[in-house]
Amino acid sequence: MAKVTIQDVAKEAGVSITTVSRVMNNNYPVAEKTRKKVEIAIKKLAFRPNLLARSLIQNSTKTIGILTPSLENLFFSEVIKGIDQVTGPKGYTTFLCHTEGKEDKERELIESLLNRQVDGIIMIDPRRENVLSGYLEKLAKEVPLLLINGHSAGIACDYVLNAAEDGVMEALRYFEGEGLTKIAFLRGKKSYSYDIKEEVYDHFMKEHGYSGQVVRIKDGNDAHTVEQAKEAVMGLLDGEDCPEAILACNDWMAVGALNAAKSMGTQVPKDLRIIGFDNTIISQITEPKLSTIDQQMTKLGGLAAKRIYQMMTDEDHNRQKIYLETKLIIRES
Amino acid sequence: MAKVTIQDVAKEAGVSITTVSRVMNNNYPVAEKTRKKVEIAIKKLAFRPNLLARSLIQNSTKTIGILTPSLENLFFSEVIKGIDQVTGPKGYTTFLCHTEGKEDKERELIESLLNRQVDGIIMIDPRRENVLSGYLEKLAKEVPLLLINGHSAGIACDYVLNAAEDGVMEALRYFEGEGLTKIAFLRGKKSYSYDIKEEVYDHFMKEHGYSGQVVRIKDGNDAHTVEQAKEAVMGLLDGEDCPEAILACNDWMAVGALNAAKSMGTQVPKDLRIIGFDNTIISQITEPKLSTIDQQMTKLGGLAAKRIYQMMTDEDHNRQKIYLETKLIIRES
DNA sequence: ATCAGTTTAGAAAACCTTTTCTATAGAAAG
DNA sequence: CTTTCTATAGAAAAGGTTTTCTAAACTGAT
Repeated sequence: MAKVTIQDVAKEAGVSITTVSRVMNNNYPVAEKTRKKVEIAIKKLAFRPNLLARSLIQNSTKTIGILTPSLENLFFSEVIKGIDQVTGPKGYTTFLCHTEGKEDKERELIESLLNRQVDGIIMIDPRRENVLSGYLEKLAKEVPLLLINGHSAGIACDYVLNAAEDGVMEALRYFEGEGLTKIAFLRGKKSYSYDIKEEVYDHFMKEHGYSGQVVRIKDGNDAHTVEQAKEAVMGLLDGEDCPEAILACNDWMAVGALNAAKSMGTQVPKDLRIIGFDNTIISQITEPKLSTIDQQMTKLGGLAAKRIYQMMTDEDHNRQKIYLETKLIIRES
Repeated sequence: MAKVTIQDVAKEAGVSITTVSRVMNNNYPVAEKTRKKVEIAIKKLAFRPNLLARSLIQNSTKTIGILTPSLENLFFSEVIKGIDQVTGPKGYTTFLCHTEGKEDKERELIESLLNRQVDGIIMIDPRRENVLSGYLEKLAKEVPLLLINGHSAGIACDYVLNAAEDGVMEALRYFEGEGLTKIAFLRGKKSYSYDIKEEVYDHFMKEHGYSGQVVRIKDGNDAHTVEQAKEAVMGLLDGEDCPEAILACNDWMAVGALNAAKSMGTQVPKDLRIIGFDNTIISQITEPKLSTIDQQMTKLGGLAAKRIYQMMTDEDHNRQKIYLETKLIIRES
């Protein structure tokens, strides 16, 4: 049962392949009678146009490559959903690739996507090494490239990013307003956005003369992360410099802190306040419910998709950096 | 800066495109001297072979389409990761599509994937309507099609599935062994696997003469699901037929049950036992940690990938149905 | 020096479309 | 009854590869 091609349809309908193509794409006048014949033939043979051939000639595949470090964090799922909601209706299909946060894998996947002639590439949290080495900057000249949360003022490229800095500031000011100044910062090891957040935190604490402490948790799969965060925070709560408040770089870590407090009998929010980051579903199902900083991830993905669509369809484009506001959500922690 | 093609490389190296192709694919003897020339030209021009053209002629795109209802449930992320770990090294790239659990969207996406000439399609939790209507059965004749957890003894097709039935049995027997017979079953509305699980539950309860009750939660995004499960379970705990144990169809629902117990002051596990399903990360970070039924999701994905690879590469194949064991994990609930 | 056999290279067809350019038929206008 | 225009249809080129088939050049044996 060989595949049915436009040839077969043409023969069946007794017309040329040109005419069949025109009926399908509706981009050239075709007599009503002819059109009917062709449509009947298409239906009869269940013809399915080969998009490869079309892409080859039109020099556009209507595909977008998405690179994400992982799928485990719901942050990424939300972003991807946001992208999809915009690109799907426009007829784009997406290649989703996980880099596992590895520099070489990231490059390898990008090369593969280029060979596949994607019309654009969206990267979520790109690896620092590939940014610094100039690899991405060169890439941006070859193909529409959009970085989501690629916090790197340096390179010429398009961005959509959370104003995570503002989010951190808002959280810290909130704590301050509540009279809390012994604030610890809980972060993962390797990530641009964590670096940025820490910088802002440091700056704020120094400026106000508060003594802070930064705890670094080794990145891993999320259950481990939570476990480690819990242990680290238990250490903190047990120590002499016991903080009154904790700002975590994501919701998983915040859950770890929450669990630590429970284990130690520390009351949240009475004796310890906790604010997470991302407003993932997780933060809505803990008891007490986690306060967190909403990053509007779905919207972020949507913005990214709209921007890359512009880049793929408009000829000239100036580089843009689009910031999305964060929002402090105070729940019960 | 037009794209560099095999033509350009051939000219640069002073050979024919045939020779360039042979050097790239290493599938025909080429004199060492010639090879060097070509390799230098390739590097100099940064030639990137157009996979569309290759796919067109070889009638294989080395792509796989994955359909999933959503990304929100970590169950799906894990499965996808499992698939990826197997297909990636074999040179396959995946189109990931979310159906949002909608019948028509599912069909639409499948058509699009077929137009894109995917070599195979993996569906996670396919829509019941598309199974019943015979759509999928017809599809399976056109393209290698593998269903993950498409519990539908009926249609001729390849499957990889959790022996969810056994999981339910194991959990129920466990409860029974603990002397608990007032067991409620907490489930979402629309899903094959939930149906299967409920059937097994019903059968068990009837057979032993225990009085059970099934609670149906409207499927939604997961935070809502948790909230609704919580409310439903609060109603249950408050009622006269208050259960001693709850089996939930997934971990989210189990969290809802856990939260309900906390709200009502019911002690877990002392006064109420809860077992979830899936062993997602969620179940490892609650307090108390959730007992659950592990479905080995990553492994499931890996099995699926291996099987579809067979289907895509071997000529003849008999339909297979591969079951993967579940495992009851007793933690603290 | 001739012949057969072995390496190596290239020309051209093929894959399935879209698109440009040309051609035909019929209608309208003179 | 020509001529011009319009509406419609088809032939052929193009897109970038792979692959088959043919050809050339060299090797070694007679």
